Amino acid sequence: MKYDFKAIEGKWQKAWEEKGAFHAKNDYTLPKFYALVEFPYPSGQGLHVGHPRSYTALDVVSRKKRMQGYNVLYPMGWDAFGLPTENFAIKNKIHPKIVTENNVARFKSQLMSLGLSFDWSREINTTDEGYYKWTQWIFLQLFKKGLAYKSKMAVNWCTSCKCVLANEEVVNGVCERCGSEVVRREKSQWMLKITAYAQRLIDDLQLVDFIDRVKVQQTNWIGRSEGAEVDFDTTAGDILTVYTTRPDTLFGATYMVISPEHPIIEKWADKISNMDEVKAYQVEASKKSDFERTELADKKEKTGVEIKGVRAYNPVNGKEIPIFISDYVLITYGTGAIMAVPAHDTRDWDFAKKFNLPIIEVVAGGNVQEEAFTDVATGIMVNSDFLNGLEVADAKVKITEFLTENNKGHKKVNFKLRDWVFSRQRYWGEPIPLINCEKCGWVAVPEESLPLTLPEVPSYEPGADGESPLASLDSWVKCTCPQCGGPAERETDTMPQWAGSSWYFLRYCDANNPDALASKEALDYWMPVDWYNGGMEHTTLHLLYSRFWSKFLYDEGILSNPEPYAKRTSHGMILGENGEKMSKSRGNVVNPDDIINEYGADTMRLYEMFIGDFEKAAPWSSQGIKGCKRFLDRFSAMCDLAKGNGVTECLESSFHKTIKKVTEDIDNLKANTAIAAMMALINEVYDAGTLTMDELATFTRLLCPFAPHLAEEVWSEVLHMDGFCSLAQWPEYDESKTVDATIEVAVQICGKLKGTMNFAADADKDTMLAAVKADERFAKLIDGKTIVKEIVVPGRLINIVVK
RNA sequence: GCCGGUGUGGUGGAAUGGCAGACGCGACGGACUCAAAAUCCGUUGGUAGCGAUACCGUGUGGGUUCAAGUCCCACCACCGGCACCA
Repeated sequence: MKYDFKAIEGKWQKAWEEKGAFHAKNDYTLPKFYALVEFPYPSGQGLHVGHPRSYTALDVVSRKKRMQGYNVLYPMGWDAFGLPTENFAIKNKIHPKIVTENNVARFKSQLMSLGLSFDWSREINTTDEGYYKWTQWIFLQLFKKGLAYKSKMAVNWCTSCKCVLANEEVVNGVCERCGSEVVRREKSQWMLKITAYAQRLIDDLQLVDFIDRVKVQQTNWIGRSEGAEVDFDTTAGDILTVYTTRPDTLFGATYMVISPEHPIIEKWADKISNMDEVKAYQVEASKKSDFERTELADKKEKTGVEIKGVRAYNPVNGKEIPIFISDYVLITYGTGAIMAVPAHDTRDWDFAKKFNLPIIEVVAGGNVQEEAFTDVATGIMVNSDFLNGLEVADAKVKITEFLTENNKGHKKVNFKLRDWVFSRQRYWGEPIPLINCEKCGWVAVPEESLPLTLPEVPSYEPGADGESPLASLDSWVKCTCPQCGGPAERETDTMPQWAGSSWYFLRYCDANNPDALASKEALDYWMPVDWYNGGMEHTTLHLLYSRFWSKFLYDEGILSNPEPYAKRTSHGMILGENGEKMSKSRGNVVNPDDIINEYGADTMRLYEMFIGDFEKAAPWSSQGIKGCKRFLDRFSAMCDLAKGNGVTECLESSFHKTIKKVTEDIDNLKANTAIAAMMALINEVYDAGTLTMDELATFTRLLCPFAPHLAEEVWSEVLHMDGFCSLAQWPEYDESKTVDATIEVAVQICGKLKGTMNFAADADKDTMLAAVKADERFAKLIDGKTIVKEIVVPGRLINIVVK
């Protein structure tokens, strides 16, 4: 058969679409399989060759599952709110909606041309009113449960763009867009209380099959630590509470440090004798950019000012100790105050050296005048009164009991995870559906009036003071309070891009439902997602946010499972031909359209699956792809060899082995070795010079998930089968026929390979050993020596150890 | 600094503790061709040898084992994440 991929691919893509071949069925009695890939942000650049790696991998899995009889949901959509679209709109004076429509159209036609088996009847777009209605609805449920709150907090402020930046928009302390300095600025922001779910987000990782590095990264990001809060009395009369993971070292606390932003400073203002100095330090700290702070941290150069006029008492021995302010203590973690134990903490040690503060050893084992001794595993307590002689772990327990009994502290768990800053002063996002009333405070927009649609504005640019473009629109801002009917003002901020993607996998279950985010039946049937593949870059943001929202919806009774994804895998990047990351500036970008045009979608798919270990980065090779094209050429040429029915004797076992290998490898995300097995099989067929139509039909079905267009063409035109190959039954193998009748066994003498011998598969140990000893190649190596040990590994090797 | 990961021919990469280098690319030789491309057949880890064969070989150094790319210990290099989180 001639392989005219251009004719074939268009033909079958059209046929699949017309027949709705890949639409998931709404029959909830069937066994289901929900495969999910991260929906793309439809950028102006079009599809990158990296996108199809993930999409094809789960397309292969989905196609195989479909052939195995599962009701498969493999959906696609558009995560279309976001900055680049808005920036393009500002620059070119086009409505972001139009920009989005154009980009989506381009992306969709590119995805279509890859022959991916998406269910396009469930296509979603986060910028559709019918979609973001439910994004807003979920936000309102969070608000009603007290999980959304407005708070003044320090944000990233770009001095040039005059606007607030998200953390991910700050790269190395400068603005990602313009490269200008970013400073901290207090601003009132909507926050989501993800910290309320911190413990469950860690614990429930046990329930899911995520690759290890994802679990580890999430756990580290959430950053649980166990310790104690300790109350220090002060000469000012107030109690100063600290958090520490090392309560055992309390006797070594020789001073305290509080963050420059700590509110108690204001309270003590009239008692502090060097208030000018303290104030000056506070101002300086607030001016420091992230970049400067990190740089100083690297050099471990500590700064600070002693608070004169107020001192603290160590609760275990009543000793009076000084209090400092320093920016190495963060207001956002713990209590914003620490007890400093220079002998056993490197940061405190650096600070103590610089300010000449006493260093008292309380855990033996190091030389604390030379460096901090931080090893908790081996130390024994000293200079610690009733803790002396205890091991660190025991001392922790004992001191915590002591503090609790004496009402001076208690056990405490802390997390590094912060609440989620949820507002953006931007146009192209979901409006936050809240109204501020002087009398009633923040009031939710009534649910029945959702979606709260984005209004038309004269300009998409943020205001001079970093206000959302919506703030300049009086008709938007001025409204009436839904509660009391009095005059009120609308929230003008919009949601971050992460909002729409935090629940999109739920919408696919019932994508066109106007009455709910999805019906309960659909959610109960399809959820959780059986297999979710995506990038490592989303581990601590999207993946964590969407787990949080799912847990909330579970608590609300909307979902029946606390975890949204049963399994999570991650793909490696496709690099440029030179081994570097693909980018315009490096000039190493490969355009998928060009590849499809030159080699066809099937070759493109096959190559992306064959390129290497799926989880690792791999460089593109314009030579390598030719090998995959050659394989498909050889496959279509092989069709001409097929005649008759039944089984070709010399190929039978190879076919069974290949079916087994391909079936197992697809489930284990090892498409590369599955393809290698098929290449090996085709080589064998060519050696044999013949195969039957039945065997060709088997091979065609094996190839179908990888190169579906060619498989359909052979199925229909060579094999004359009815229906789609893509929906045909997946081939099965007979385990007994995957075993060869005779097996080549390695023969070692003293662990060194000396040759091989063939044996019947069921040959017993003694027969094999006798045969080896009778073979003159090995006999001469054994003769005259004592046999120490004989090892026989059935089907693999024989090792005779002699002396 | 802390937490992960990776390291195998010229190259992308295979290898439940059991014949290292499957499969592909490239290279070399041959067939076909007026010629080239394409295709087909063969060879291809290194060193020595005409050869059978021998020795060496999975980042480095040790160890466990009849047997180590794989397990253990120490180190080196690179990649990713976090980073003054008390």
